[in-house]
Amino acid sequence: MLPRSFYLRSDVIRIARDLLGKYLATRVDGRLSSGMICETEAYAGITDRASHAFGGLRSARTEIMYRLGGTAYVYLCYGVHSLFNVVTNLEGIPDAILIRGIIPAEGVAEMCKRTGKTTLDANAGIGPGKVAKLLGIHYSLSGLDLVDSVKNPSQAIWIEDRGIVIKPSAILTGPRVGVEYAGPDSLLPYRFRIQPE
DNA sequence: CGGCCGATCCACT
DNA sequence: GTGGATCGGCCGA
Repeated sequence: MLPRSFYLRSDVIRIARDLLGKYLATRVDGRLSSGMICETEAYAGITDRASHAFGGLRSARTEIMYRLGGTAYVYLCYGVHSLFNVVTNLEGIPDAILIRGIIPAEGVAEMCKRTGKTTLDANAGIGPGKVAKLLGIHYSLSGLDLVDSVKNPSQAIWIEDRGIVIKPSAILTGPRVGVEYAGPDSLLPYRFRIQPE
């Protein structure tokens, strides 16, 4: 399991790149499922117009973003999709990373059940709404701690390092998706993904 | 308290 | 390529 120190670092861009190749895992309803993270987006605290915490906004929802690095921030998008984010940096600094894509690993049968499909195609885990759907992550899980099981009953969500190293040359970088409203910040190269084969 | 809209996905054409 | 689903968060009155 990734240690607290991984998440407490101050460079959210660096952490977003480092998360590529790590394994996001859940145990929901007693069922283990996991996938290798292949796409992420960084959201840089109160100065990033694309961030929910832009301008230092605090609300019942965004309060989670101000917690200690290693906290799960999950919110509802378009009234339909739960999107899973990892909070990073020190307590009080609302940096976060959206997990946009996984390659399914363990629990494929369970993932099929959750999505109502018989098989998973190559794009089954690409898209942030699909990540949460496959892994059984619901926005009610927002605030769980990815490191300290005392704050994460039955350790429902965590991230593992299985020793996979992604070469920098295999990482594609570009602007974030769906943040046109963020003006100049919509152009920031804060999206990272492993080059597909 | 009302209204607008979003870090999306899928079915359908 | 397009539009509908679907609802909580946030803002302005």
